[in-house]
Amino acid sequence: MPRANEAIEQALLEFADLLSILSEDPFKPRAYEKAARAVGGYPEDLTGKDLKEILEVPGVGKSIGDKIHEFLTSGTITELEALRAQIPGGVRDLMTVPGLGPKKAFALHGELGIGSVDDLAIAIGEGRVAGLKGFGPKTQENILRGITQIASAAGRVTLGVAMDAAKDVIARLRDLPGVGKIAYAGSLRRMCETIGDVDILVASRHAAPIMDGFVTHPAVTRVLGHGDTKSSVLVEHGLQVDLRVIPAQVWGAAMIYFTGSKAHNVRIREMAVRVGLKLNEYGLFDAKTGELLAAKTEEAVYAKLGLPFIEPTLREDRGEVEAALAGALPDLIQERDIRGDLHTHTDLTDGVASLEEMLDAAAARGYAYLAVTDHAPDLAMQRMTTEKILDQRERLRALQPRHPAMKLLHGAELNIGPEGELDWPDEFLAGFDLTVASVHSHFTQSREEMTRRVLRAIENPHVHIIGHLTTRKVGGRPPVDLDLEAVFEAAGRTGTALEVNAHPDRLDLKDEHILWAKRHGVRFAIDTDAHATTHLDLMRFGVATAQRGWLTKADVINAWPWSKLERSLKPR
DNA sequence: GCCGTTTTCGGCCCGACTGTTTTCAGTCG
Repeated sequence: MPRANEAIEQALLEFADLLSILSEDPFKPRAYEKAARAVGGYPEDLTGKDLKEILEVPGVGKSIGDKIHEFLTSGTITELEALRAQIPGGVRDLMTVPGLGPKKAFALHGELGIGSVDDLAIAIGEGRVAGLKGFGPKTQENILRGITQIASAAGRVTLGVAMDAAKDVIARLRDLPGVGKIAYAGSLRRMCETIGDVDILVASRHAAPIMDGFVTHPAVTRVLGHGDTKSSVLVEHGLQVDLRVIPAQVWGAAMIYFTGSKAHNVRIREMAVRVGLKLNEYGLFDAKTGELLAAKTEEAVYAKLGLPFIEPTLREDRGEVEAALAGALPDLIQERDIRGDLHTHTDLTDGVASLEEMLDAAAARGYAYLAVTDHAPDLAMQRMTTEKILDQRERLRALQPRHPAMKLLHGAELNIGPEGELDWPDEFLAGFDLTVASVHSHFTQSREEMTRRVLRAIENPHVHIIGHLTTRKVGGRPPVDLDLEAVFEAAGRTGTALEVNAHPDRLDLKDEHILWAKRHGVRFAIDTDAHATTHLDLMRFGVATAQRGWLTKADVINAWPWSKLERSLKPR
C-alpha cells in the first residue's frame, strides 16, 4: 500500500485551497500548504503514528497535527468536510485555470453561482461574466485560453499519478490466491508523459477471485465493467484502470500486445505477416498451420521475429524496429548508471529537508556525487543572499568527511533574467562547483527575446546545466516560446548540458526534444530537482524519459565517473 | 496556523506583472 503521507498531503492542500477562498488571513492557508509539502516530503510513513510523532514533522503544530491524527484514525477530517459543504468541489477546480485564483473563483461562485469550469466557459460565452468587477475582455480571453489548455489534457493524468495508482492496485492483487505474474503494461510501461488508462496484466488460471478483489479495491470510485477476464474501474483523478487476466504461458505475447504502442504493434505484426506468421495477444503463430511458435516471454516472441528485445520505452515506431533489424539499437541509459543528482534543494530555500538529510539520502542511494543547488537571490521569494549561500558552502565542505564515498558539490540554481543576466557576477559564479541556470519568470516573452535570453545563459562559461528548458508543466502550463534549433545548436557547441528534469509534472526536456537535441551533440543531465529526500526517487522517470529520447550513458553527464565529470566542469 | 525568540506575540514568501480598479487587487513563481 502507498504511504498515508500522500493522501494527507492532498487533504491538507485541499484544506489550504478552501481556506484561501474563505479566509481573510493569507497566512493560514500558507501554513496548511507548508505542512502539506512537509508531510509529502517526510521520509517516514505516518501510518499508525501517534500525535507526538506527527508533531515531529516540521510545519505541523497542534491544530494540523490533530487533523492528521483524525485522518489517520478515521480516514476523514471533520473540519475539511465542513469546508467542503460550504464550497462545491467545482469551485476549487476553477483555481486550476491559469489566471484564476481564490478571489476570482470566490467571486464567480458568489456572484454568478458558477460551480465548475464548464459553467464558467458557458457563462463567458453568454456574456454573463463581463459585468463582473475585475473580469474585463483580456481576463476573459485569458480564462478561455486556460480552459482550452486544461481540456486538452482532460481524462489523462501525469506519469506519477498513474504509477502510484498502478502500484496500489498491484500491491492489493499480488497476494490473492492464484495470482502468478502481475505487471503494468500500456503507456505507463512505456513511461509516456501522460496516461489515459492504466493496464494491468495478471497471469492466472483462476480469474474470478482476482476480478472480485480488483473491483472491490477501496480506491475504486466506479466499476465500468466486470467480466470474466477483463474488468475496468475508475479510481481517484477519474483515472481508468483495466485489469486483464491471461494464462501464464502467453505472458510475453500479451505483454507485447498490451504494452503497445499501437504503431509499434502494427509494425511487428506486418513483419510477421510478411514471413507467413501471425502475431496477436496469444502468441506468434505459423499462419498456415496455426502452430504456436512463441508466447511465453517477450524475448522469445521478438526473437522468432528476428528481433532483439526492444525496451518498452522505445516502442513508439520511431525507428526502433529498423534499428533493431540493423543491430543498431542504442545501449539505453539505465537507472543504475546514474552516479549522482546535479539539481537538488534544501530547506535553505524551498526544500523541506536539511542539508544533512539530503546528503544522507543521496549517500543511501549509493551516489558518487551530489550537487546541492539552492535557489539564487533573484528569485526574491526564496530570500537567498550571498552570505547565506557562502555559509552553506562552508557547511557542505565541513560535511565532506562524513561522506568519503560521495563527492559533495556546491552549486546554485541561477535565475536567467529577462535579458539573460544571472544573479551574480562571473567572479562569484566561478566559486561554485556547478551551476544550473533556469527560467523562472517572464514566461510570456516573444520568441526572439526568450531565445536571446537563453542563448546568453548557455554561452556563459560559468553555467554548466540549463534547468527545465521550456518550463512547461505536464497538462498545465504551456512551454515558453523558444527557437529550440538555435538553443540545441548552442548547447551542443558550448558543451552546456541540458537538463532532463525527472519530476513527472515537468519531464522537461521531453522525449522528442531530447531526440532533437541529441542530433546536435548535446550533453544531458538527468536531475530530480528534489525538494525533499523522497524526491530523489523520481530519478526513474527522468531516466525513462531519457530512454524515450534514445540516450545512452555516454550522453548523460551524471552517468559519468567523477573524474570525467570534474574535467567537464572546468571553465571553458 | 506555525514558529522562534528580538521568547507567548508578531512575523511569516517578496516583488513583478497584468489588467483594469483612476490608484490597485489578484495572481504567480
